[in-house]
Amino acid sequence: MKDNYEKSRMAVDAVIFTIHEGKLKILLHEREKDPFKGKKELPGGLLQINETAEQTLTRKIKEIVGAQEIFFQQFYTFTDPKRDPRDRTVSIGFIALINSSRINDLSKWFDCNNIKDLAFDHKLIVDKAKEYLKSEINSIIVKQFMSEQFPLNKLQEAYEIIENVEYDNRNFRRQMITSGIVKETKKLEKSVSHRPAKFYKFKK
Amino acid sequence: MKDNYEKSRMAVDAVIFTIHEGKLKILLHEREKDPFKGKKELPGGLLQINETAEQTLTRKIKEIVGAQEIFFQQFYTFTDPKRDPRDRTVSIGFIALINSSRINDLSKWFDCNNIKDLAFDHKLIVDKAKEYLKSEINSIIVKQFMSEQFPLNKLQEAYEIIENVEYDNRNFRRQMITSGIVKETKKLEKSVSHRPAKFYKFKK
DNA sequence: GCAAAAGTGTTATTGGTACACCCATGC
DNA sequence: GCATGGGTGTACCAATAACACTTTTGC
Repeated sequence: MKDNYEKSRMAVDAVIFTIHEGKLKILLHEREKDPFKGKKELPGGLLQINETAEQTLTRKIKEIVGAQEIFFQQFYTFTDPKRDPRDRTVSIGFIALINSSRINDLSKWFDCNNIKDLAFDHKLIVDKAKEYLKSEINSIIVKQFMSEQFPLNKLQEAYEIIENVEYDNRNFRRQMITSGIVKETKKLEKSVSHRPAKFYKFKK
Repeated sequence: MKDNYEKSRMAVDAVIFTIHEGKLKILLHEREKDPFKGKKELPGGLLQINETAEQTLTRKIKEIVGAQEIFFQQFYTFTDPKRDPRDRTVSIGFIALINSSRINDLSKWFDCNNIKDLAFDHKLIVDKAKEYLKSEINSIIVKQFMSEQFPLNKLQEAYEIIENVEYDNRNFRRQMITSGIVKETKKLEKSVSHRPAKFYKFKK
């Protein structure tokens, strides 16, 4: 019996997270063509000949945020045959993480807890990505959102935003320091109208 | 500029684990055709028209182990354009878990720590699957390898085999019971030439 | 001196780890 | 009675959780 299969277009879709203004935000573009013209969609694109999914994503990220290296990771592959109304397209979902200071135009970044009405199945992809990010959180992930040096309270804020919980400030600081994730530097915050924070950095 | 993409064949490959004779084993088939004729390979197959990857895998598992429902989960999608020498084939890697009592012929199941020289990139897929299984271990996963009712020492053995560690028997038992994962039954092992074990089962 | 955010210690509880012997059964 | 694997308790240490006030700065 002959297999009844067809070839498929292969795409990557990236849920690119950043932390800005106390919110976890993601990059969305507005579609200029049908289907779903005018609706927002995730950045992504088709795999070219001789590219792995990771290479496609690296190429796309260069187009979007410049030649910077950014952290990314597969989290799920979406295979519903009807997910693209034009032609069957399998999409490999990635999360990517970027520090907001490396973003020029923040106007296309949206609070990921207030997303609706996206093109294709992109709302589903965003929901799975949020869930994945939260479940996988660790210091390597949070590090992507932090500057080289940062006050401990900013680090706490990052954890709280991603996990949507609140931590006790004293316990949080003690844990970060005694577990050896961070170490303090000699630098202090400047020109703030309150007690200046000490800067910390991640240990290697 | 026109995109330089091509469509791709889409496949699933399943690393189906079971525990048997104190070892974590996986199912491998011998290839009857080139490429890689005579080498062992993972069970899997191409996505048919109108099938999701999960539906393809459900269909394949029926062919392999009968009409039983078994637990499975995506863990990584392999996109190297050269991974199949015939034609580009993207493969969605799944782990699947089955109790060895549901397997008729155990002769095609091999110790997953003693695997070499598989077809395609299947060794890589197996290695990633093992790593994933170990990192994701929890009671739902271990449950798939256990009978409805089981002695606690068998449960401990399952954890030890998957994680490749040893646990203290007293601490392990206390933890399983006090954390509410299992509850004891009234049943005892029969016809063993040592003290009979009490059977436990998973709480819901 | 007031507003704003940074920074700091102690206590109680919980969870984890280490450790060695007796028990029930079949033969 | 011996071989086999099943089953049990305690003490210590580490990690976590709860909790409120003082410090430093700019204006």
